[in-house]
Amino acid sequence: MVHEDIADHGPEWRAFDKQQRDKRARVGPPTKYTLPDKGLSTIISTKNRDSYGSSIPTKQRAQFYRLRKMQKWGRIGNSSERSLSHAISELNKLCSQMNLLRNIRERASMIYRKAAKKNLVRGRGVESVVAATLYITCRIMGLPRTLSEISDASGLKRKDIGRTYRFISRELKLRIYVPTPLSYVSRFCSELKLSQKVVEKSSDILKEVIERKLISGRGPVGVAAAVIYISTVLCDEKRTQKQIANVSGVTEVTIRNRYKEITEILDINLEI
DNA sequence: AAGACGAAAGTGGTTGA
DNA sequence: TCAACAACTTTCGTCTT
Repeated sequence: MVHEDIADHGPEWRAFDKQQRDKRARVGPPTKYTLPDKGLSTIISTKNRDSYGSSIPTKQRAQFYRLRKMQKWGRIGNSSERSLSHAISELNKLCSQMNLLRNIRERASMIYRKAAKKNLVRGRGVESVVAATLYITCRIMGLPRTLSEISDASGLKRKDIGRTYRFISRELKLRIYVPTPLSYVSRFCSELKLSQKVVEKSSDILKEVIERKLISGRGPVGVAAAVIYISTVLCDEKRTQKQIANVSGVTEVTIRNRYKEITEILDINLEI
């Protein structure tokens, strides 16, 4: 979609609603894609000036306010298109904040459109659905982020994102595989500034753990965190349970429980 | 003082009658 | 529809380094 706003040389987000102006003014470059604006050229300024720059009498201001309001509606057609442009900008913000690749962002926006077309956004909030589609996309693409990570980046509650994600994936009948703990290991390790040795150690232990079952029913994130904890001790690059809890988004208690089980079954001794 | 430990109670989703 | 259930979290007192 081409943005051809000839008459207006101001910042391109100017004429949208106040919420967007606040958000866009604070962070990130102006959005370049998908403004569902058909190129309407005459803009009613938000300044109370006429075309000569002189002030407009108070009496007429109310009238102009109404005009602006009407134009806002007319400019972008209908409410679903307006909320789509909002959604796309939220998505871009989230993705750049989380350093996600372009192809993930594009897949996510496709899924969002599908959801919007099926009226799944209504009553759930654009931000929440954006976060959920991003969560879904990352998993589909085999680069899962945790709900905690998306929660941190978006400022939404993990619970809500999870709820929305379940709803969306059910309604769109998306096949989403359960991530293996391995898909978290290298990312967590690099966030903890651990060496490649620890990554490899973690992979080895994970292989054992998976072979001998008994991670069934356990959350993959907790297992990954526990295995990393074990590996840091074995490789003499120890991190505290708290540090690992912070990057993985599970609690220290969960790490303890998992790593106790694993060390017992695999007969690993962490003492010296 | 910080890390690790584990008990106990709470939360929210899943499952099966 | 609802109660039982499993996984995980929160909280907190205690032990270890």
